[in-house]
Amino acid sequence: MEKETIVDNQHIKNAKKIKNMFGHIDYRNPPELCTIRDVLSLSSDKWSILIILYLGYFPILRFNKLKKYVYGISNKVLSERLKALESNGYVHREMYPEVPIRVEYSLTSFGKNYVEKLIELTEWMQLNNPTILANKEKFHIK
Amino acid sequence: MEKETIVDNQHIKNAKKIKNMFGHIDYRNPPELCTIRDVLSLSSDKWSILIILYLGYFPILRFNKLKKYVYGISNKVLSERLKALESNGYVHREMYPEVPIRVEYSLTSFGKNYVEKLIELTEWMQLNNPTILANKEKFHIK
DNA sequence: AAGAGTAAGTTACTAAATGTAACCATATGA
DNA sequence: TCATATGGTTACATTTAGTAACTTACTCTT
Repeated sequence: MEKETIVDNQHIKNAKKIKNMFGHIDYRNPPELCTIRDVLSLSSDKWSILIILYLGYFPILRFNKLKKYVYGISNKVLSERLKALESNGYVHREMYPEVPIRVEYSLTSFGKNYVEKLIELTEWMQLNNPTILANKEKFHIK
Repeated sequence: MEKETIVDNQHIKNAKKIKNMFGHIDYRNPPELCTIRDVLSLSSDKWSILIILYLGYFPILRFNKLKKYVYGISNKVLSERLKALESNGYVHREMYPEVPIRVEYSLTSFGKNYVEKLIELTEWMQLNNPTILANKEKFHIK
């Protein structure tokens, strides 16, 4: 039964962390008090994480080049996402009033910090991609 | 200049990891080849991560109880998200044909594995929440 | 036996997010 | 004069997500 004890201990440790993150595990409390929901909302769109990762790779990118890398995004949405990322402190926007105008986007130190964490998560995803694909197969064939 | 070298080295390390994740940093290649986009699509919605975290806290939850914890989600969306999470191998669904029917949701071992990584990221978010809030303030006041 | 309750969803409808494509200012080079 | 370039914006169409009422199949109460 040693193994189960280890598994249980792991779960208890995780549960503690999760509880701490939510502030409470109690659905009678209002979710406005839950910071995690607020923070997660940044990454809960189709493009923001891709933008941050590309800026993590290229320290400075201009609008149109970023658009090419984040393949498939439209001007409108890229513009919106960059504004949101800027106003949340992940991205820095530097404008040079040349002709044609030049605008450079880069990560703030906070954004770089975030990239570190993001890389850990996405590396795990990549490592487990075969498992994920296998899981999908199972369900589509059955 | 020692510090800058350290920063540079850090960036080179990260850039290497990001390149590896994308498979390539080249916008002329089709994004279908990019596994990260595919995998990210799971977490790029408003609810999936919350569902996984609550299942990380409570090892087994039934539909309506999960709905109460993931405060604000509708039946339809919870149902959809659970199907998606199940078909991607994160969540296990066990149905007991009693009356009324009982359905229990829990994380698979793969899902538990994912929770570990998720906790690291969300802990970082919580730790940095003051910074995030300060960033937002700056922009809304200016 | 009629009516209320229960769990786990569906369904039809509405609202919000996203995508498309044309447009703008300002200037340069052919 | 016309095409090109940058960094967007705007009006409109489409897709995705959210809401609230409904369903099934059975039990328990009156």
